[in-house]
Amino acid sequence: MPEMPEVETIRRQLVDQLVGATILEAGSHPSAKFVPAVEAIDMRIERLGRRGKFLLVEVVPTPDPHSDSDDRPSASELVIHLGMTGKLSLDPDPDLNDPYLRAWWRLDDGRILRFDDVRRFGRIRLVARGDYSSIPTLANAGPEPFDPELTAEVFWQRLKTSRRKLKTQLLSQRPVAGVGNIYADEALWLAEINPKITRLGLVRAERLLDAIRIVLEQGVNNGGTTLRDYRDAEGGIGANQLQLAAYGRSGEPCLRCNSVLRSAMLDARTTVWCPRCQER
DNA sequence: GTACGGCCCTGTTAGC
DNA sequence: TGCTAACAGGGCCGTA
Repeated sequence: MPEMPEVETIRRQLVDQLVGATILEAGSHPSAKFVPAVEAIDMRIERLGRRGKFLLVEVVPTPDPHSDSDDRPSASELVIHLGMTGKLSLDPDPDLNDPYLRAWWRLDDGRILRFDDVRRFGRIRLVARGDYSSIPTLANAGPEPFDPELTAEVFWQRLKTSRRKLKTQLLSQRPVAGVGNIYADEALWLAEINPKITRLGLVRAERLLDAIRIVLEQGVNNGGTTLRDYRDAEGGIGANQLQLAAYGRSGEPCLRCNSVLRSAMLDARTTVWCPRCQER
């Protein structure tokens, strides 16, 4: 389940290989989630960015040799969300009949950028650069976690706009972008804050923001968290699953106080916390 | 604005 | 051994 550290790992692995390449051909699974992949044919990749869990592939149409117009073509963005089981990789000779291949783009050097996604929770859109109005989560996403303008005060103010449960807010991407179920549980555990509270003061907000940055940075440094499906762009697995203190450890002792970790469904997501050091 | 349920998806695992 | 049900969950939508 790729969250910010996993998507960033993939972005870093692909950026130098993709920027400057032109997409000559593309194909997709018939689902509307993936069909927009083919809209990027005859476009050159200018940038590979990321917002939260979304990969942003900035593309521009290749110049028409028969046109004498000097107008600079407008840029678009191929917005890719990996969902639960999405994988992006470069393959020199893929089997296009692979049952889990959902989209592919043939580049001008012959290689193919492939998007595999067993459970089809991923999605692809082509939008005008910066226009995310058709992607609500992206349009409403909060600042990047390491954006220096995201101060504790800003984070606190963003949390104060809602009275939903704290973890629900984190998963909404609105207070800060890129946090999913795993890193939310880890950050709340590290900050010693109960996931179900509906309001918190500036001091605890600051502690939570610090914890989010620590667990995300650790995730990036470890190349992501591989529980089952996640693979990076080179097919490798992450190492962060060895560092988890809360996620997936329900029933096991808290690494801080030795109490038995609890779990419950919150927003249809499994949530694990320590009933003692994350007391409400 | 919020809570909640349901949908999309399929491999894995537990239980019988 | 083989079958069935439960489970995993990000984003989005409809309803109350």
